[in-house]
Amino acid sequence: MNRIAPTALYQEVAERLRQRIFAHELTPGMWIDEQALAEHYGISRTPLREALKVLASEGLVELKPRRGCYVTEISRQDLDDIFPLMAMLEGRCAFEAVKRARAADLTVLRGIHERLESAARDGRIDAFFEANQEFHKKIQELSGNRWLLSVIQDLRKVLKLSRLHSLSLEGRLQQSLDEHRAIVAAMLAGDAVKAEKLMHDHLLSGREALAKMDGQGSKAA
Amino acid sequence: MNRIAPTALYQEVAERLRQRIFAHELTPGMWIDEQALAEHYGISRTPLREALKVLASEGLVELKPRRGCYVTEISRQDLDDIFPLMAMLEGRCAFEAVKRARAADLTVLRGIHERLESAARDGRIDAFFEANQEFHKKIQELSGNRWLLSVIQDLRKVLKLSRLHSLSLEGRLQQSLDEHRAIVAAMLAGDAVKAEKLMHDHLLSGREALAKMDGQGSKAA
DNA sequence: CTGCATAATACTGTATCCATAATTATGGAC
DNA sequence: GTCCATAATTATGGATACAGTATTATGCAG
Repeated sequence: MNRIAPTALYQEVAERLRQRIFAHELTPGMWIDEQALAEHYGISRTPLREALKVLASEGLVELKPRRGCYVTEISRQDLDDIFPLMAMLEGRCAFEAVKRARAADLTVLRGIHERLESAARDGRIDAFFEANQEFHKKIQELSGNRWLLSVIQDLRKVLKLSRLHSLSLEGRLQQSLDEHRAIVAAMLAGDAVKAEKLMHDHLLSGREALAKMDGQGSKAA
Repeated sequence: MNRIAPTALYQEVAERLRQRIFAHELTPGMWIDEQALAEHYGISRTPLREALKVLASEGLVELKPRRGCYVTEISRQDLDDIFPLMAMLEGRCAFEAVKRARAADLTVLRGIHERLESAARDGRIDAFFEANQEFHKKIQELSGNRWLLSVIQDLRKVLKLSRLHSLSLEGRLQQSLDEHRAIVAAMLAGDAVKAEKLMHDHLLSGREALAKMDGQGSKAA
């Protein structure tokens, strides 16, 4: 385990657990066996427990006193609450991004969008996913508001708890692409208000797609 | 130390540290001496360290690997970033609150506002502070969006790091009261859009008062 | 056979201990 | 007298040990 960065062990563990939670390897509601995990990673329970405290703060797990740690279950109500919130926040990002973006920034953004286009053309889902993430992230960064970014990313982590969330994009790849095109166009045109609204609706559109899948989905989450 | 709730030690410690940070007993930039604190509370370093992990996730302290724990310093830029964000979020709360509030809710809200009025009349700053907090909290709860509430409260914790923040209200007690009156009026009238805007501006107004004080303030925070 | 009481087990929460890295103190050279 | 190198000290990060509480298992009564 070659340590490049002097990052603490509990942080590495937290990151690994996050990935396992996002990958639904640790499913919502599942109990987390501290000593089994510690043994598995070859570490003691101390840094593992510290990592769990962090994940609990992020809302990914729930710590029940004297009862252990459980992966958070997210309800349909939670999704209904979070998506409009995200729509508002990411909309604001788009608005601010337009206001602050310089030519070079827009070029970079267009480049990311191009990768999205090509991934869609070739039907490369994974690449599409990644470019999509990067696109949104870039706009958040362009907003220049560190706290806005932080809030959004915290909420996104919670959304990732939902299995449906990751599946929803597949079903509406083309629609998502169209929406992205419109957003890019508005941003290039320097129309902040329009970019905000388009981004806002883009998020809500994702929420709707998810609601449709919910019919045949197993549970609320 | 009579334990009513079966809350873990690290949580109690975290709460105590929070209060000490908000009271500026632990000032921004200050190094936190783990073993001195542990000794002071009569506990071991283990739960204390877990508490610090939680506070770090909340942004109240910064954990520098191998260098210890420091109380977060908040910059003027941070305030500039957070206030508009809070304005947007609390504005949305007010909007949703109007949409969802029932008669009984509005009565409670009016009761809280009355306490604000009387506290202002008698010049009881502390009571004013408390009623003010409660007023905002109540509206957030009325929004019915658990995540919106959570995000706002997280950000408010960070704002509390700033000494100016708590002082700013004193200087504009009357103005703040007027703004509250207008908000209550809009809510009672069922005008969600107006309530949203008034709440939004109320927050920004707080930010401006703070900016004015910044001139004679010691540092950015 | 079912339901409850009690005992055994297992896990959480806290304390203690140790290793390693960072900081400070000390001494020598220029 | 100042600056750098090295040693001593101190603090952090992690592992291990222990106490107390839930949970499960077992046995007995009905």
